[in-house]
Amino acid sequence: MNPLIHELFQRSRFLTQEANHTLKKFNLFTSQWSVLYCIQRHKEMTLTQIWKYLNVEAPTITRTVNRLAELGWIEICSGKDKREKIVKLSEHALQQYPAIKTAMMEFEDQMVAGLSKEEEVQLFELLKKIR
Amino acid sequence: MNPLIHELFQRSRFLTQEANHTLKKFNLFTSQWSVLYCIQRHKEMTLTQIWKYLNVEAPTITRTVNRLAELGWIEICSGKDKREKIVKLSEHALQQYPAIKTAMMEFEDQMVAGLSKEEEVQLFELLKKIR
DNA sequence: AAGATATACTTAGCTAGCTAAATAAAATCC
DNA sequence: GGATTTTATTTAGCTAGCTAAGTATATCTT
Repeated sequence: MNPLIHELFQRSRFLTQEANHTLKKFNLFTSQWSVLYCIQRHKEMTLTQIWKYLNVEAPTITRTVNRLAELGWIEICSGKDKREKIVKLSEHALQQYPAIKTAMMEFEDQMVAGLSKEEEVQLFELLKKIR
Repeated sequence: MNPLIHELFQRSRFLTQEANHTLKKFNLFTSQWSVLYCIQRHKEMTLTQIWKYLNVEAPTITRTVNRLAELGWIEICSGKDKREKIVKLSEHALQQYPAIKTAMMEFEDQMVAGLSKEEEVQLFELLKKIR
C-alpha cells in the first residue's frame, strides 16, 4: 500500500482510539460525541441535517441517534413534516456539555501539539488535495 | 471538533470507501487486501506478525484471516510452535495477485494525483507529527 | 384529485475496528 | 520436574462505517 495512504489510516485509527479513551470518563464514544457536538452547535437538527453535516450515510446516524436517546443524551421530537425527526440535547447533556467540550479541546490540542500553526494549516490544505 | 482532525477522518473514510469500490470486482474489501498484501511480501506470516505489521489488534486479524481462508484466498497451517498459525497465499490468490496489485497501484496513484512528489513527502511527515 | 416521484428515515446484513476475558501451548523459575 | 508466567490465538460483545432494499409521508404532474 502507498505509504502515505497507509500512514493516514494509521493516524485516523490512532486518533479515534485516543479520543475514545478521553471520552470514556463521560461514557461516550467518538462518533457519539460528534453527533452531540453538531446538535449543540445548531441547537436542533433533523437526522438528514446531521448525516449531511458529518458526511456519513443515513443508517449510521439513525443508529447513533437512537443509542444517544436510549442513554439519555438527546430528545427526539417530530415536526410538521411527519417524515422527519428533530433532535435536541437533553437537560443532562446540556449540563455535561461544557466539561466534555473542555476535555475534548485539550485532547485535540495535545494531538496536534507537535505541529506549528503553519504546519496545521499546511496539513489541512494537503489533506484536502486527496480525492 | 478540530477542523484538522475532522478533515483527517473525512479523508480516511473517503479512501477506504473508494478502495472498496476498486476492489469490488475482485470480491475483496480494503482490510482483506491489506492482509493479502503483507502476506505476499513476507511469503508467509503468523497472525501475530500480521497484526503487529498492520498495527491493529489480534482479534481483528483472527476474523479477517478466517474470512480470507473461507473465501479461498489463503491457506492456514501450523508450525512447530503449536500455538501459532502460519498463513500463506493460495494458488488462486497467487494467480490473481498481479492484477489486483496493478488495480490498487493505479487507484492509489490517482488518489494522490493532486499532490506533487514534494507535497506527498511533506504530507507524510506532517501526519507522523500527530501523536 | 389520482398517480408518479421524491424525500426522510429504518431495517437487515456485511466489514472492521476495539476491549476484556478465556484457552492452550511454550518458556521460565525455583 | 512441577508451578508460574508469558505468548498466541480465540470468543463475546460493543461501536461504527457501508450498501441495498423497505416504509411512510410530501410533493409534483397531469
